Amino acid sequence: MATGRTHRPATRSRGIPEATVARLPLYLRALTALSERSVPTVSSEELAAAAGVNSAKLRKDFSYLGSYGTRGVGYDVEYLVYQISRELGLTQDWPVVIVGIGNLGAALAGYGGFASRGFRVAALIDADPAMTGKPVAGIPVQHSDDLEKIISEDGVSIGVIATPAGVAQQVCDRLVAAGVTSILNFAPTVLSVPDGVDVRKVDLSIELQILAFHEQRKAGEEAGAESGPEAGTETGAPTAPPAARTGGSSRKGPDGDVPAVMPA
Amino acid sequence: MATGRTHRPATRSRGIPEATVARLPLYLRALTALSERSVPTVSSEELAAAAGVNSAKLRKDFSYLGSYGTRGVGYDVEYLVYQISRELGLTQDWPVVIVGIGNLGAALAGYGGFASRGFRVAALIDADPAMTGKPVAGIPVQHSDDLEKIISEDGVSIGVIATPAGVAQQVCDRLVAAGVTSILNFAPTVLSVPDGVDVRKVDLSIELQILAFHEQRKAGEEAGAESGPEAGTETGAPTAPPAARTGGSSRKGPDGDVPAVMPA
DNA sequence: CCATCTTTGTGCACGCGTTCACAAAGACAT
DNA sequence: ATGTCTTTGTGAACGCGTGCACAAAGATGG
Repeated sequence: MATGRTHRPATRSRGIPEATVARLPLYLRALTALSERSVPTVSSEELAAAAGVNSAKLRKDFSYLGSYGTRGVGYDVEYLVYQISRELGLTQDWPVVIVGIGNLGAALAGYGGFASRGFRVAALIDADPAMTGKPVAGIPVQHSDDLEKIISEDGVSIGVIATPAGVAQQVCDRLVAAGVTSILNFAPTVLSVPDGVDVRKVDLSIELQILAFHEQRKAGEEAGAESGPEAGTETGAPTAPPAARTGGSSRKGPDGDVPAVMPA
Repeated sequence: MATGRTHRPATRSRGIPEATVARLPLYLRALTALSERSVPTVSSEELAAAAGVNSAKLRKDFSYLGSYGTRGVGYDVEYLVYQISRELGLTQDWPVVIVGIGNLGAALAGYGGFASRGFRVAALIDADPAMTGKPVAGIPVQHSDDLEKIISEDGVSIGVIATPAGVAQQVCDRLVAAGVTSILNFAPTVLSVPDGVDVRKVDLSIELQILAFHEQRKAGEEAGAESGPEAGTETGAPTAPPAARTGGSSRKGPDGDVPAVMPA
Protein backbone atom coordinates (compact mmCIF):
# COMPACT_ATOMS: atom_id res chain seq x y z
CA MET A 1 0.00 0.00 0.00
CA ALA A 2 1.52 3.14 -1.14
CA THR A 3 -0.88 4.78 1.06
CA GLY A 4 -1.65 5.68 4.63
CA ARG A 5 -4.00 8.10 6.22
CA THR A 6 -2.55 10.83 8.34
CA HIS A 7 -3.86 11.52 11.82
CA ARG A 8 -7.51 10.75 12.52
CA PRO A 9 -7.70 7.56 14.60
CA ALA A 10 -9.67 5.28 12.26
CA THR A 11 -12.82 7.33 12.06
CA ARG A 12 -15.19 4.44 11.27
CA SER A 13 -17.31 6.80 9.25
CA ARG A 14 -20.94 5.68 9.30
CA GLY A 15 -20.16 2.23 10.62
CA ILE A 16 -18.26 1.50 7.43
CA PRO A 17 -14.73 0.39 8.35
CA GLU A 18 -11.86 2.20 6.71
CA ALA A 19 -10.52 -1.05 5.27
CA THR A 20 -13.84 -1.66 3.57
CA VAL A 21 -13.95 1.83 2.08
CA ALA A 22 -10.51 1.23 0.61
CA ARG A 23 -11.79 -1.88 -1.16
CA LEU A 24 -15.00 -0.42 -2.56
CA PRO A 25 -13.22 1.13 -5.56
CA LEU A 26 -11.79 -2.31 -6.32
CA TYR A 27 -15.22 -3.87 -6.36
CA LEU A 28 -16.55 -0.99 -8.41
CA ARG A 29 -13.92 -1.49 -11.05
CA ALA A 30 -14.62 -5.21 -11.32
CA LEU A 31 -18.35 -4.58 -11.44
CA THR A 32 -17.98 -1.98 -14.14
CA ALA A 33 -16.08 -4.45 -16.27
CA LEU A 34 -18.87 -6.98 -15.78
CA SER A 35 -21.44 -4.35 -16.60
CA GLU A 36 -19.77 -3.64 -19.91
CA ARG A 37 -19.90 -7.30 -20.76
CA SER A 38 -23.62 -7.17 -19.94
CA VAL A 39 -23.35 -9.71 -17.15
CA PRO A 40 -26.58 -9.40 -15.15
CA THR A 41 -25.55 -10.96 -11.82
CA VAL A 42 -22.43 -12.18 -10.02
CA SER A 43 -21.87 -14.40 -7.05
CA SER A 44 -19.64 -13.22 -4.24
CA GLU A 45 -17.18 -15.91 -5.25
CA GLU A 46 -16.83 -14.70 -8.83
CA LEU A 47 -16.67 -11.03 -7.94
CA ALA A 48 -14.14 -11.67 -5.20
CA ALA A 49 -11.91 -13.48 -7.66
CA ALA A 50 -12.16 -10.58 -10.10
CA ALA A 51 -11.30 -8.07 -7.39
CA GLY A 52 -8.53 -10.21 -5.97
CA VAL A 53 -9.97 -10.65 -2.50
CA ASN A 54 -11.50 -13.31 -0.28
CA SER A 55 -15.20 -13.96 -0.89
CA ALA A 56 -16.07 -13.87 2.81
CA LYS A 57 -14.41 -10.50 3.09
CA LEU A 58 -16.36 -9.22 0.14
CA ARG A 59 -19.67 -10.36 1.59
CA LYS A 60 -18.88 -8.75 4.91
CA ASP A 61 -17.89 -5.55 3.15
CA PHE A 62 -21.19 -5.45 1.28
CA SER A 63 -23.07 -6.23 4.48
CA TYR A 64 -21.95 -2.84 5.80
CA LEU A 65 -23.71 -1.18 2.89
CA GLY A 66 -26.91 -3.15 3.32
CA SER A 67 -28.43 -6.35 2.01
CA TYR A 68 -28.09 -5.89 -1.71
CA GLY A 69 -27.74 -9.53 -2.71
CA THR A 70 -30.20 -12.32 -3.40
CA ARG A 71 -29.52 -15.65 -1.76
CA GLY A 72 -29.12 -18.46 -4.19
CA VAL A 73 -28.44 -16.02 -7.03
CA GLY A 74 -25.86 -13.39 -6.20
CA TYR A 75 -25.68 -9.64 -6.70
CA ASP A 76 -27.33 -7.60 -9.41
CA VAL A 77 -24.41 -5.94 -11.20
CA GLU A 78 -26.07 -2.68 -12.24
CA TYR A 79 -27.70 -2.15 -8.91
CA LEU A 80 -24.48 -2.78 -7.03
CA VAL A 81 -22.55 -0.43 -9.30
CA TYR A 82 -25.03 2.26 -8.43
CA GLN A 83 -25.01 1.59 -4.69
CA ILE A 84 -21.24 1.60 -4.43
CA SER A 85 -20.95 4.69 -6.60
CA ARG A 86 -23.43 6.45 -4.38
CA GLU A 87 -21.66 5.32 -1.21
CA LEU A 88 -18.34 6.58 -2.51
CA GLY A 89 -19.89 9.86 -3.56
CA LEU A 90 -19.22 9.24 -7.22
CA THR A 91 -22.68 10.24 -8.36
CA GLN A 92 -21.61 13.83 -8.02
CA ASP A 93 -18.91 15.75 -9.81
CA TRP A 94 -15.71 16.44 -7.87
CA PRO A 95 -13.60 19.32 -9.12
CA VAL A 96 -9.90 18.73 -8.44
CA VAL A 97 -6.90 21.02 -8.69
CA ILE A 98 -3.41 19.75 -9.41
CA VAL A 99 -0.60 21.87 -8.03
CA GLY A 100 2.89 21.44 -9.45
CA ILE A 101 2.94 20.70 -13.18
CA GLY A 102 6.26 18.95 -13.57
CA ASN A 103 6.71 15.52 -15.07
CA LEU A 104 4.38 13.90 -12.58
CA GLY A 105 1.80 16.68 -12.48
CA ALA A 106 1.55 16.63 -16.27
CA ALA A 107 1.12 12.88 -16.25
CA LEU A 108 -1.64 13.17 -13.67
CA ALA A 109 -3.35 15.87 -15.70
CA GLY A 110 -3.50 13.49 -18.64
CA TYR A 111 -4.52 10.46 -16.64
CA GLY A 112 -7.77 9.07 -18.00
CA GLY A 113 -8.80 7.34 -14.80
CA PHE A 114 -9.82 10.62 -13.22
CA ALA A 115 -12.45 11.88 -15.60
CA SER A 116 -13.92 8.42 -16.00
CA ARG A 117 -14.87 8.30 -12.32
CA GLY A 118 -16.45 11.67 -11.76
CA PHE A 119 -13.30 13.63 -11.04
CA ARG A 120 -12.91 16.74 -13.12
CA VAL A 121 -9.58 18.55 -13.37
CA ALA A 122 -10.74 22.06 -12.55
CA ALA A 123 -7.32 23.66 -12.81
CA LEU A 124 -3.59 23.08 -13.18
CA ILE A 125 -1.47 25.35 -11.02
CA ASP A 126 2.26 25.98 -11.12
CA ALA A 127 4.57 28.54 -9.56
CA ASP A 128 6.74 28.91 -12.66
CA PRO A 129 5.64 32.01 -14.64
CA ALA A 130 7.02 30.40 -17.80
CA MET A 131 4.39 27.69 -17.48
CA THR A 132 1.46 30.07 -17.09
CA GLY A 133 -0.97 29.85 -19.96
CA LYS A 134 0.76 26.89 -21.54
CA PRO A 135 -1.75 24.09 -22.16
CA VAL A 136 -1.03 20.71 -20.56
CA ALA A 137 -3.34 17.87 -21.52
CA GLY A 138 -5.59 20.48 -23.05
CA ILE A 139 -5.86 22.59 -19.90
CA PRO A 140 -4.02 25.90 -19.58
CA VAL A 141 -1.72 26.14 -16.57
CA GLN A 142 -2.54 28.94 -14.15
CA HIS A 143 -0.14 30.74 -11.87
CA SER A 144 -0.09 29.90 -8.20
CA ASP A 145 -0.81 33.50 -7.30
CA ASP A 146 -4.40 32.79 -8.28
CA LEU A 147 -4.64 29.61 -6.21
CA GLU A 148 -7.05 30.98 -3.64
CA LYS A 149 -9.29 32.54 -6.26
CA ILE A 150 -9.48 29.31 -8.28
CA ILE A 151 -10.33 27.20 -5.28
CA SER A 152 -13.09 29.40 -3.99
CA GLU A 153 -14.65 30.19 -7.35
CA ASP A 154 -14.86 26.58 -8.44
CA GLY A 155 -15.75 25.26 -5.00
CA VAL A 156 -12.82 22.85 -5.09
CA SER A 157 -12.51 20.60 -2.06
CA ILE A 158 -9.90 18.11 -3.32
CA GLY A 159 -6.33 19.09 -4.10
CA VAL A 160 -3.47 17.09 -5.56
CA ILE A 161 0.07 18.10 -4.61
CA ALA A 162 2.75 17.14 -7.14
CA THR A 163 5.31 19.77 -6.24
CA PRO A 164 8.88 19.30 -5.00
CA ALA A 165 9.04 18.26 -1.37
CA GLY A 166 10.45 21.60 -0.27
CA VAL A 167 7.33 23.60 -1.04
CA ALA A 168 4.70 20.95 -0.40
CA GLN A 169 3.84 22.12 3.10
CA GLN A 170 3.40 25.73 2.00
CA VAL A 171 1.19 24.67 -0.87
CA CYS A 172 -0.74 22.46 1.49
CA ASP A 173 -1.28 25.32 3.93
CA ARG A 174 -2.56 27.58 1.19
CA LEU A 175 -4.89 24.92 -0.15
CA VAL A 176 -6.34 24.28 3.28
CA ALA A 177 -6.69 27.96 4.03
CA ALA A 178 -8.54 28.38 0.75
CA GLY A 179 -11.03 25.68 1.68
CA VAL A 180 -9.62 22.38 0.46
CA THR A 181 -10.40 19.56 2.89
CA SER A 182 -8.95 16.54 1.09
CA ILE A 183 -5.41 16.29 -0.18
CA LEU A 184 -3.64 13.68 -2.26
CA ASN A 185 0.08 14.17 -1.69
CA PHE A 186 2.73 12.93 -4.12
CA ALA A 187 5.55 14.91 -2.58
CA PRO A 188 7.87 12.87 -0.35
CA THR A 189 7.11 14.78 2.85
CA VAL A 190 4.92 14.46 5.89
CA LEU A 191 2.21 17.08 5.66
CA SER A 192 0.68 18.46 8.80
CA VAL A 193 -2.90 19.60 8.49
CA PRO A 194 -5.60 20.75 10.91
CA ASP A 195 -8.34 18.43 12.08
CA GLY A 196 -11.04 17.82 9.57
CA VAL A 197 -8.65 17.68 6.63
CA ASP A 198 -7.86 14.28 5.11
CA VAL A 199 -4.47 13.56 3.63
CA ARG A 200 -3.54 10.51 1.63
CA LYS A 201 -0.05 10.08 0.30
CA VAL A 202 1.45 8.22 -2.59
CA ASP A 203 5.18 7.73 -2.46
CA LEU A 204 6.78 5.84 -5.31
CA SER A 205 10.11 5.59 -3.59
CA ILE A 206 8.62 4.05 -0.46
CA GLU A 207 6.87 1.38 -2.48
CA LEU A 208 10.13 0.40 -4.13
CA GLN A 209 11.91 0.28 -0.80
CA ILE A 210 9.32 -2.10 0.58
CA LEU A 211 9.75 -4.31 -2.48
CA ALA A 212 13.51 -4.18 -2.01
CA PHE A 213 13.14 -5.38 1.55
CA HIS A 214 11.23 -8.47 0.50
CA GLU A 215 13.51 -8.98 -2.46
CA GLN A 216 16.52 -8.97 -0.18
CA ARG A 217 14.82 -11.38 2.16
CA LYS A 218 14.12 -13.78 -0.69
CA ALA A 219 17.73 -13.63 -1.81
CA GLY A 220 18.95 -14.05 1.75
CA GLU A 221 16.82 -17.12 2.26
CA GLU A 222 18.38 -18.90 -0.69
CA ALA A 223 21.91 -18.05 0.33
CA GLY A 224 21.21 -18.67 4.00
CA ALA A 225 19.95 -22.17 3.31
CA GLU A 226 23.49 -23.52 3.38
CA SER A 227 24.75 -21.72 6.48
CA GLY A 228 21.63 -21.80 8.58
CA PRO A 229 18.65 -19.45 8.95
CA GLU A 230 20.39 -17.22 11.51
CA ALA A 231 22.97 -15.96 9.05
CA GLY A 232 23.12 -12.37 7.94
CA THR A 233 22.13 -10.85 11.26
CA GLU A 234 25.44 -9.11 11.84
CA THR A 235 27.02 -8.84 8.40
CA GLY A 236 29.78 -6.49 9.39
CA ALA A 237 28.25 -3.42 10.98
CA PRO A 238 30.63 -0.56 10.26
CA THR A 239 31.18 1.08 13.63
CA ALA A 240 29.69 1.02 17.11
CA PRO A 241 26.54 3.08 17.75
CA PRO A 242 28.39 6.19 18.99
CA ALA A 243 30.09 6.67 15.62
CA ALA A 244 32.07 9.80 14.87
CA ARG A 245 30.17 12.33 12.78
CA THR A 246 31.36 12.50 9.21
CA GLY A 247 29.87 15.84 8.25
CA GLY A 248 26.66 15.90 6.23
CA SER A 249 26.82 16.06 2.46
CA SER A 250 24.72 18.78 0.88
CA ARG A 251 23.78 17.10 -2.39
CA LYS A 252 20.11 17.52 -3.20
CA GLY A 253 18.02 15.40 -5.50
CA PRO A 254 16.59 16.90 -8.68
CA ASP A 255 13.09 17.26 -7.26
CA GLY A 256 14.09 18.65 -3.90
CA ASP A 257 14.12 15.21 -2.40
CA VAL A 258 17.02 14.24 -0.22
CA PRO A 259 19.34 11.42 -1.24
CA ALA A 260 20.10 8.61 1.14
CA VAL A 261 23.43 8.98 2.85
CA MET A 262 25.28 5.71 2.89
CA PRO A 263 28.24 5.69 5.29
CA ALA A 264 31.29 3.76 4.09
CA MET B 1 -3.28 3.74 1.75
CA ALA B 2 -2.63 3.68 -1.96
CA THR B 3 -1.09 0.44 -1.36
CA GLY B 4 -1.83 -3.12 -0.49
CA ARG B 5 0.07 -6.32 -0.86
CA THR B 6 -1.40 -9.00 -3.01
CA HIS B 7 -1.75 -12.55 -1.73
CA ARG B 8 0.80 -13.73 0.82
CA PRO B 9 -0.83 -13.83 4.25
CA ALA B 10 1.24 -11.27 6.15
CA THR B 11 4.58 -12.98 5.84
CA ARG B 12 6.11 -11.48 9.00
CA SER B 13 9.48 -11.67 7.34
CA ARG B 14 12.20 -12.18 9.94
CA GLY B 15 10.01 -11.26 12.85
CA ILE B 16 9.66 -7.76 11.40
CA PRO B 17 5.95 -6.95 11.00
CA GLU B 18 4.79 -5.78 7.62
CA ALA B 19 3.45 -2.56 9.11
CA THR B 20 6.88 -1.79 10.51
CA VAL B 21 8.59 -2.44 7.18
CA ALA B 22 6.22 0.01 5.55
CA ARG B 23 7.27 2.70 8.01
CA LEU B 24 11.03 2.19 7.80
CA PRO B 25 11.32 4.29 4.62
CA LEU B 26 9.56 7.09 6.47
CA TYR B 27 12.05 6.99 9.30
CA LEU B 28 14.89 6.78 6.83
CA ARG B 29 13.75 9.90 5.06
CA ALA B 30 13.47 11.85 8.30
CA LEU B 31 16.84 10.61 9.46
CA THR B 32 18.48 11.52 6.18
CA ALA B 33 17.20 15.06 6.53
CA LEU B 34 18.65 15.21 10.04
CA SER B 35 21.91 13.78 8.80
CA GLU B 36 22.22 16.55 6.22
CA ARG B 37 21.75 19.10 8.96
CA SER B 38 24.54 17.33 10.85
CA VAL B 39 22.35 16.50 13.80
CA PRO B 40 24.22 13.82 15.78
CA THR B 41 21.38 12.23 17.79
CA VAL B 42 17.58 12.30 18.00
CA SER B 43 15.12 11.20 20.62
CA SER B 44 12.26 8.94 19.65
CA GLU B 45 9.93 11.84 20.34
CA GLU B 46 11.63 14.19 17.88
CA LEU B 47 12.07 11.60 15.18
CA ALA B 48 8.50 10.43 15.55
CA ALA B 49 7.26 13.97 15.07
CA ALA B 50 9.38 14.36 11.95
CA ALA B 51 8.07 11.10 10.52
CA GLY B 52 4.49 11.83 11.50
CA VAL B 53 3.99 8.84 13.79
CA ASN B 54 3.54 8.03 17.45
CA SER B 55 6.76 7.85 19.46
CA ALA B 56 5.80 4.58 21.14
CA LYS B 57 5.18 3.05 17.74
CA LEU B 58 8.54 4.24 16.52
CA ARG B 59 10.35 2.75 19.50
CA LYS B 60 8.56 -0.54 19.05
CA ASP B 61 9.43 -0.53 15.36
CA PHE B 62 13.10 0.00 16.13
CA SER B 63 13.00 -2.70 18.77
CA TYR B 64 12.36 -5.22 16.00
CA LEU B 65 15.65 -4.23 14.41
CA GLY B 66 17.63 -4.43 17.63
CA SER B 67 18.63 -2.12 20.44
CA TYR B 68 20.21 0.73 18.56
CA GLY B 69 19.37 3.53 20.98
CA THR B 70 21.00 4.85 24.09
CA ARG B 71 18.75 5.48 27.07
CA GLY B 72 18.81 9.00 28.29
CA VAL B 73 20.23 10.20 24.96
CA GLY B 74 18.38 8.87 21.96
CA TYR B 75 19.47 7.38 18.65
CA ASP B 76 22.67 8.05 16.74
CA VAL B 77 21.49 9.44 13.42
CA GLU B 78 24.23 8.12 11.17
CA TYR B 79 24.23 4.70 12.70
CA LEU B 80 20.47 4.40 12.43
CA VAL B 81 20.54 5.55 8.80
CA TYR B 82 22.95 2.76 8.08
CA GLN B 83 21.03 0.10 9.99
CA ILE B 84 17.71 0.92 8.34
CA SER B 85 19.32 1.14 4.91
CA ARG B 86 20.84 -2.25 5.43
CA GLU B 87 17.59 -3.74 6.70
CA LEU B 88 15.73 -2.42 3.68
CA GLY B 89 18.41 -3.72 1.35
CA LEU B 90 19.37 -0.25 0.21
CA THR B 91 23.10 -0.82 0.59
CA GLN B 92 23.02 -2.64 -2.69
CA ASP B 93 22.09 -1.46 -6.14
CA TRP B 94 18.69 -2.49 -7.46
CA PRO B 95 18.28 -2.38 -11.23
CA VAL B 96 14.70 -1.61 -12.21
CA VAL B 97 12.90 -1.77 -15.53
CA ILE B 98 9.93 0.43 -16.37
CA VAL B 99 7.50 -1.03 -18.88
CA GLY B 100 5.10 1.29 -20.66
CA ILE B 101 6.57 4.70 -21.45
CA GLY B 102 3.47 6.84 -21.71
CA ASN B 103 2.85 9.96 -19.67
CA LEU B 104 3.22 8.16 -16.38
CA GLY B 105 6.11 5.93 -17.40
CA ALA B 106 8.05 8.93 -18.62
CA ALA B 107 7.39 10.76 -15.37
CA LEU B 108 8.60 7.76 -13.41
CA ALA B 109 11.73 7.54 -15.54
CA GLY B 110 12.55 11.10 -14.62
CA TYR B 111 11.67 10.77 -10.96
CA GLY B 112 14.66 11.72 -8.83
CA GLY B 113 13.58 9.74 -5.79
CA PHE B 114 14.59 6.48 -7.41
CA ALA B 115 18.27 7.02 -8.08
CA SER B 116 18.75 8.72 -4.75
CA ARG B 117 17.80 5.55 -2.88
CA GLY B 118 19.81 2.91 -4.66
CA PHE B 119 17.34 2.19 -7.45
CA ARG B 120 18.83 2.37 -10.92
CA VAL B 121 16.64 2.55 -13.98
CA ALA B 122 18.20 -0.25 -16.00
CA ALA B 123 15.87 0.06 -18.96
CA LEU B 124 12.75 1.70 -20.34
CA ILE B 125 10.58 -0.65 -22.37
CA ASP B 126 7.65 0.12 -24.64
CA ALA B 127 5.69 -1.83 -27.23
CA ASP B 128 5.39 1.08 -29.63
CA PRO B 129 8.07 0.77 -32.36
CA ALA B 130 7.94 4.54 -32.84
CA MET B 131 9.27 4.97 -29.30
CA THR B 132 12.21 2.62 -29.75
CA GLY B 133 15.52 4.40 -29.50
CA LYS B 134 13.98 7.69 -28.46
CA PRO B 135 15.61 8.94 -25.26
CA VAL B 136 13.34 9.60 -22.29
CA ALA B 137 14.96 11.22 -19.27
CA GLY B 138 18.28 10.48 -20.90
CA ILE B 139 17.62 6.78 -21.34
CA PRO B 140 16.83 5.30 -24.75
CA VAL B 141 13.57 3.37 -24.92
CA GLN B 142 13.91 -0.27 -25.93
CA HIS B 143 11.32 -2.39 -27.66
CA SER B 144 9.35 -4.92 -25.68
CA ASP B 145 10.54 -7.71 -27.94
CA ASP B 146 13.82 -7.53 -26.06
CA LEU B 147 12.20 -7.62 -22.62
CA GLU B 148 13.42 -11.08 -21.68
CA LYS B 149 16.94 -10.38 -22.87
CA ILE B 150 17.15 -7.12 -20.91
CA ILE B 151 15.88 -8.70 -17.69
CA SER B 152 18.23 -11.64 -17.75
CA GLU B 153 21.33 -9.76 -18.89
CA ASP B 154 21.01 -7.07 -16.27
CA GLY B 155 19.81 -9.40 -13.54
CA VAL B 156 16.72 -7.27 -12.97
CA SER B 157 14.44 -8.47 -10.20
CA ILE B 158 12.15 -5.44 -9.84
CA GLY B 159 9.76 -4.34 -12.56
CA VAL B 160 7.47 -1.33 -12.79
CA ILE B 161 4.34 -1.65 -14.90
CA ALA B 162 2.97 1.61 -16.28
CA THR B 163 1.12 0.22 -19.27
CA PRO B 164 -2.59 0.43 -20.09
CA ALA B 165 -4.69 -1.92 -18.00
CA GLY B 166 -5.47 -4.15 -20.96
CA VAL B 167 -1.93 -5.42 -21.41
CA ALA B 168 -0.73 -5.29 -17.81
CA GLN B 169 -1.31 -8.96 -17.08
CA GLN B 170 0.55 -10.06 -20.20
CA VAL B 171 3.45 -7.80 -19.36
CA CYS B 172 3.39 -9.09 -15.81
CA ASP B 173 3.49 -12.69 -17.00
CA ARG B 174 6.47 -11.99 -19.25
CA LEU B 175 8.31 -10.16 -16.50
CA VAL B 176 7.77 -13.02 -14.07
CA ALA B 177 8.73 -15.63 -16.62
CA ALA B 178 11.94 -13.69 -17.29
CA GLY B 179 12.87 -13.73 -13.64
CA VAL B 180 11.33 -10.62 -12.05
CA THR B 181 10.10 -11.37 -8.52
CA SER B 182 8.88 -7.93 -7.41
CA ILE B 183 6.41 -5.80 -9.29
CA LEU B 184 5.16 -2.28 -8.75
CA ASN B 185 1.91 -1.97 -10.66
CA PHE B 186 0.44 1.36 -11.76
CA ALA B 187 -2.11 -0.15 -14.12
CA PRO B 188 -5.64 -0.26 -12.72
CA THR B 189 -5.95 -4.05 -12.74
CA VAL B 190 -5.60 -6.93 -10.36
CA LEU B 191 -2.48 -8.85 -11.32
CA SER B 192 -2.28 -12.54 -10.59
CA VAL B 193 1.19 -13.86 -9.96
CA PRO B 194 2.66 -17.16 -8.79
CA ASP B 195 3.79 -17.66 -5.21
CA GLY B 196 7.08 -16.03 -4.38
CA VAL B 197 6.38 -12.93 -6.44
CA ASP B 198 5.48 -9.72 -4.61
CA VAL B 199 3.12 -7.22 -6.13
CA ARG B 200 2.43 -3.75 -4.84
CA LYS B 201 -0.03 -1.50 -6.56
CA VAL B 202 -0.47 2.23 -6.80
CA ASP B 203 -3.82 3.39 -8.10
CA LEU B 204 -4.36 7.12 -8.33
CA SER B 205 -8.04 6.77 -9.05
CA ILE B 206 -8.65 4.63 -5.98
CA GLU B 207 -6.98 7.18 -3.74
CA LEU B 208 -9.23 9.91 -5.05
CA GLN B 209 -12.31 7.76 -4.57
CA ILE B 210 -11.41 7.18 -0.95
CA LEU B 211 -10.97 10.90 -0.46
CA ALA B 212 -14.32 11.50 -2.14
CA PHE B 213 -15.98 9.14 0.30
CA HIS B 214 -14.73 11.07 3.29
CA GLU B 215 -15.45 14.35 1.58
CA GLN B 216 -19.04 13.32 1.01
CA ARG B 217 -19.34 12.21 4.60
CA LYS B 218 -18.09 15.58 5.84
CA ALA B 219 -20.58 17.40 3.63
CA GLY B 220 -23.35 15.06 4.73
CA GLU B 221 -22.63 15.66 8.38
CA GLU B 222 -23.07 19.40 8.05
CA ALA B 223 -26.28 19.09 6.10
CA GLY B 224 -27.55 16.23 8.24
CA ALA B 225 -27.15 18.25 11.41
CA GLU B 226 -30.54 19.83 10.92
CA SER B 227 -32.50 16.71 10.00
CA GLY B 228 -30.85 14.21 12.28
CA PRO B 229 -27.87 11.86 11.85
CA GLU B 230 -29.92 9.08 10.25
CA ALA B 231 -30.69 11.08 7.12
CA GLY B 232 -29.36 10.16 3.73
CA THR B 233 -29.60 6.43 4.15
CA GLU B 234 -32.18 5.93 1.40
CA THR B 235 -31.88 9.03 -0.77
CA GLY B 236 -33.99 7.78 -3.62
CA ALA B 237 -32.58 4.50 -4.83
CA PRO B 238 -33.47 4.24 -8.50
CA THR B 239 -35.01 0.80 -8.83
CA ALA B 240 -35.38 -2.39 -6.85
CA PRO B 241 -32.43 -4.82 -6.81
CA PRO B 242 -33.70 -7.02 -9.68
CA ALA B 243 -33.45 -4.12 -12.14
CA ALA B 244 -33.90 -4.69 -15.86
CA ARG B 245 -30.65 -4.74 -17.80
CA THR B 246 -30.03 -1.64 -19.83
CA GLY B 247 -27.41 -2.98 -22.22
CA GLY B 248 -23.75 -2.24 -21.55
CA SER B 249 -22.03 0.66 -23.20
CA SER B 250 -18.75 -0.12 -24.93
CA ARG B 251 -16.91 3.14 -24.36
CA LYS B 252 -13.31 2.72 -23.24
CA GLY B 253 -11.18 5.22 -21.39
CA PRO B 254 -8.11 6.70 -23.04
CA ASP B 255 -5.66 4.47 -21.22
CA GLY B 256 -7.60 1.27 -21.56
CA ASP B 257 -9.33 1.86 -18.27
CA VAL B 258 -13.05 1.41 -18.06
CA PRO B 259 -15.32 4.32 -17.24
CA ALA B 260 -17.85 4.06 -14.46
CA VAL B 261 -21.34 3.40 -15.67
CA MET B 262 -23.86 5.47 -13.81
CA PRO B 263 -27.45 4.23 -14.30
CA ALA B 264 -30.01 7.00 -14.59
C1' DC C 1 30.41 7.09 44.34
C1' DC C 2 25.73 8.32 44.63
C1' DA C 3 21.53 10.69 43.35
C1' DT C 4 18.76 12.45 39.85
C1' DC C 5 16.95 12.87 35.48
C1' DT C 6 16.13 11.62 30.78
C1' DT C 7 14.87 8.34 27.43
C1' DT C 8 14.67 3.74 25.79
C1' DG C 9 12.62 -0.87 25.46
C1' DT C 10 8.59 -3.62 26.34
C1' DG C 11 4.64 -6.08 28.89
C1' DC C 12 -0.08 -5.60 28.55
C1' DA C 13 -4.62 -4.52 27.11
C1' DC C 14 -7.64 -3.07 23.61
C1' DG C 15 -9.71 -2.63 19.11
C1' DC C 16 -9.82 -3.44 14.21
C1' DG C 17 -9.69 -6.59 10.46
C1' DT C 18 -9.81 -11.20 8.67
C1' DT C 19 -11.43 -15.73 8.27
C1' DC C 20 -14.18 -19.72 9.28
C1' DA C 21 -18.31 -21.96 9.38
C1' DC C 22 -23.11 -22.20 9.42
C1' DA C 23 -27.94 -20.94 9.72
C1' DA C 24 -31.37 -18.51 7.13
C1' DA C 25 -33.26 -17.18 2.77
C1' DG C 26 -34.72 -17.56 -1.46
C1' DA C 27 -34.68 -19.74 -6.33
C1' DC C 28 -35.96 -23.62 -8.89
C1' DA C 29 -37.72 -28.12 -10.13
C1' DT C 30 -41.09 -31.49 -9.49
C1' DA D 1 -46.91 -27.02 -2.12
C1' DT D 2 -42.86 -29.15 -0.89
C1' DG D 3 -38.12 -30.45 -1.09
C1' DT D 4 -33.57 -29.55 -2.69
C1' DC D 5 -29.86 -26.78 -3.78
C1' DT D 6 -27.31 -22.57 -4.12
C1' DT D 7 -25.60 -18.47 -2.10
C1' DT D 8 -25.95 -14.79 1.10
C1' DG D 9 -25.38 -12.62 5.62
C1' DT D 10 -23.28 -12.90 10.06
C1' DG D 11 -21.84 -14.74 14.79
C1' DA D 12 -17.65 -15.98 16.80
C1' DA D 13 -12.75 -16.81 17.17
C1' DC D 14 -8.31 -15.41 16.13
C1' DG D 15 -4.30 -12.60 15.03
C1' DC D 16 -2.10 -8.29 14.08
C1' DG D 17 -1.28 -3.55 15.09
C1' DT D 18 -1.54 0.30 18.28
C1' DG D 19 -0.96 2.89 22.38
C1' DC D 20 -0.39 3.22 27.39
C1' DA D 21 2.39 3.16 31.11
C1' DC D 22 6.31 1.79 33.54
C1' DA D 23 10.59 -0.46 34.81
C1' DA D 24 15.36 -0.65 33.48
C1' DA D 25 19.42 1.61 31.67
C1' DG D 26 22.52 4.88 31.21
C1' DA D 27 24.09 9.78 31.16
C1' DT D 28 25.09 13.70 33.94
C1' DG D 29 26.16 16.54 37.94
C1' DG D 30 27.71 17.04 42.56
